Amino acid sequence: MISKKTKYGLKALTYIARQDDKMLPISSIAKSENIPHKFLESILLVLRKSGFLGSKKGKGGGYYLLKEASDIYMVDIMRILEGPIAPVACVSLNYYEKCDDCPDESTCSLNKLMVQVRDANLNVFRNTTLEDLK
Amino acid sequence: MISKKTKYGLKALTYIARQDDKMLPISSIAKSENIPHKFLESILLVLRKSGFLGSKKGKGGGYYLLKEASDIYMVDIMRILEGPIAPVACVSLNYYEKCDDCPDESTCSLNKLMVQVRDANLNVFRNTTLEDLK
DNA sequence: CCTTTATCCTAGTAATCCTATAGGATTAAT
DNA sequence: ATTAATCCTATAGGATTACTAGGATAAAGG
Repeated sequence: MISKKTKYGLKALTYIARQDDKMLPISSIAKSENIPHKFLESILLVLRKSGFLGSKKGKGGGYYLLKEASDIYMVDIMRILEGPIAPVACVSLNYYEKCDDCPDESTCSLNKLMVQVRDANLNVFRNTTLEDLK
Repeated sequence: MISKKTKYGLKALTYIARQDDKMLPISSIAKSENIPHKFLESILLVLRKSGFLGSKKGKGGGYYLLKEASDIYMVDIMRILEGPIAPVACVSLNYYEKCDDCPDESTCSLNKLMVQVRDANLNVFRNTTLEDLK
């Protein structure tokens, strides 16, 4: 199950993508998408710092997409908002970590299944862009 | 990412499936798979109550599979140990819940993607049995 | 210049979930 | 009896999640 942070982030990005190139303040996104204002603020901050959004301060300011929606891949958004795509860290491509209970990955009974799950999810997220959510 | 409970549960089931029809006490599973004894105990209790395992008390007792490994599907185990397969409750087949922020599922921008993710995972879990992990 | 309307940023907090353990009751074999 | 198991409820403590507070900073417009 994904976190609300991820869900809100995706909804916000989609909302921004739908209003073509208009600058959108947090308040209007929050209102339209039923997201708590301050929580959304913290999420958009993350998305800006990771290069998905640009922003402008002050009156008339807000957030906007830095790239075409069709160039923004779900896999990249998910990794920023949710973290690893993989179901266990020991098969993660971007967030690899060794299991402390498992002496040998190559003989681990779960390894193959976990890789399959990872790849099934990767397949979806790599083949979907923000454009597809519009 | 799956919980340790799920991971330990899967490892334990696989371990049990590998020793053909022998009765296995918690202690030997815990030792072989590096799982904390008491934690494993609580997990096996769940797996017994949900019909995957049988048990026998007292000296010489332990746990054993109630069905052939090839008749135990990942999808069923995952639902018991981890909960919903779906990434959001509003597209869950077995744990459905309405989103409080979303006024209408049929027009929700995330719905299609979430269904795709759910189905990708279901596809893996429905086509894998405990036998495949042996 | 001042007011208004924004984002920026660091902290902090309350609630929930996860991981794991305690400890006694029950059951069965020897 | 003794020993070795599961059974079962409760709960501690830590991590994570879902927010919120509050002020700093910036820009537009009268």
